[in-house]
Amino acid sequence: MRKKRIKDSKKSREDILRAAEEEFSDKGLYGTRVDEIAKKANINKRMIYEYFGSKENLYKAVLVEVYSRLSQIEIESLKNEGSCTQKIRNIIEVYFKFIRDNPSFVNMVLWENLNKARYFNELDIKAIKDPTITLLRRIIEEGKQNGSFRVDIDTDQIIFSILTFTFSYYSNRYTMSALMRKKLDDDKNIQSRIGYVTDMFLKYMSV
Amino acid sequence: MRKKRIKDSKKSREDILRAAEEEFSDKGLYGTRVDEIAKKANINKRMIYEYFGSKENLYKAVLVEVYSRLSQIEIESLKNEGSCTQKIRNIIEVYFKFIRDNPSFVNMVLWENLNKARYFNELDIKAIKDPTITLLRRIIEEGKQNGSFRVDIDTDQIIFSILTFTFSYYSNRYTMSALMRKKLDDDKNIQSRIGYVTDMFLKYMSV
DNA sequence: ATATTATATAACTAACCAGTTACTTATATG
DNA sequence: CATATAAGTAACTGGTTAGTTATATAATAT
Repeated sequence: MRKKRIKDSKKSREDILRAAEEEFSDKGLYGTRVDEIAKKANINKRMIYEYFGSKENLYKAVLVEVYSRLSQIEIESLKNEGSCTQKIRNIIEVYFKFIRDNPSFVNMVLWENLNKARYFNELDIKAIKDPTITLLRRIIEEGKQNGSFRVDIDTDQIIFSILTFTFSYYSNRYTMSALMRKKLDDDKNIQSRIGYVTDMFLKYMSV
Repeated sequence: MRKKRIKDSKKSREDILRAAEEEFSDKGLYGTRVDEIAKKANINKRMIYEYFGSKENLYKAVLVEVYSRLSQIEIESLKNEGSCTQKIRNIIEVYFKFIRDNPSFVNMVLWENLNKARYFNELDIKAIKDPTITLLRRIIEEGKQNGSFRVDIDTDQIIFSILTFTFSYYSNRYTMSALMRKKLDDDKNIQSRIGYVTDMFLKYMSV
């Protein structure tokens, strides 16, 4: 027997959003059942439609939620002091760890890619992410000017590579773990991967 | 009005599999409708159950199909002659182009990762992929011995990186195209990416 | 205290969907 | 030619699901 809820629209909204994040990141827009979200949030299904209007809108709300969470951390870490080399080292580590600790972010990005980034574009998520890319670009350009980095490297390619390397370690961990016969989410493996990736980038970029 | 089929079990089976590949790679196991596959294959739904038993089994058949297709190309390309450096250069290009030309492969891998590689492991797909990884490992080890590559690089990390770089360019192309404000499936961008990736790896690996 | 309204619930509906049944038709072989 | 059987079809079933309706109750303002 489910206990009755005390009336608290803010908490209800949060409960729904949290349950929806778990379900959508796990099963996607199609695979998720609205009834299941209601059950998990311990709330009547009707309330989901009260607060979010439709299953699709709820999905979009989850997408915005997970992306905002990343953006905050990114901006935080990019403000750190130190040499350009140190900043690159730092951002790779911060990314890796954020992604390790936020599997629902990874999954939502995968769902979006399978969906041809439909909601991603509808919501203009790139606006949320833009400050990070701009900052990364600035660090690399600064490194080129002060002689830390080679001037002939392609800034965009490097940014793209950093994002790819960190994200994909997790996004493909299930098939890759099987192929490489290694548990990729093992902490020891993560740490050595971070070291290797950082090393490779800096060797490539440095003068 | 749909035209009647001539009796031809082999063709029917192929029609079903081809339609299923399109649907499953696009919409996943849950999102795909068996009726839709039947319609696309221009065949009665009953026949899908005749030949494949269940929706799930049909999905598995598609997974085996797309992986076998890659394996053939991989093994072919790895047999090529040339220096170790040339072989690495060659495999990166072959991978990139296979993946560009086989979007359903990319999608099936994404679906599997979202599904925690469930069918991938059930079917023991790693057995299909193993020869490739073994061959790649052999090339890198050979390069270390004959003095082309540094002996202190980690072979597994390099293999992992090569697979990641090629695959992820496509798997994340929709969100990344938005973020980088660039059409990643544009041929010019693909070509310059291949050049950059190859360059970076070889610079890192070479003595 | 009472009226108002935001928040909550149970039960319903119309559409959908995987898998099945009961049946028909085309083709190959003796 | 006859007939066995492989290949095909239409229509159904039982269960599920997104979204709705009608109604109840707790909090708040007056």
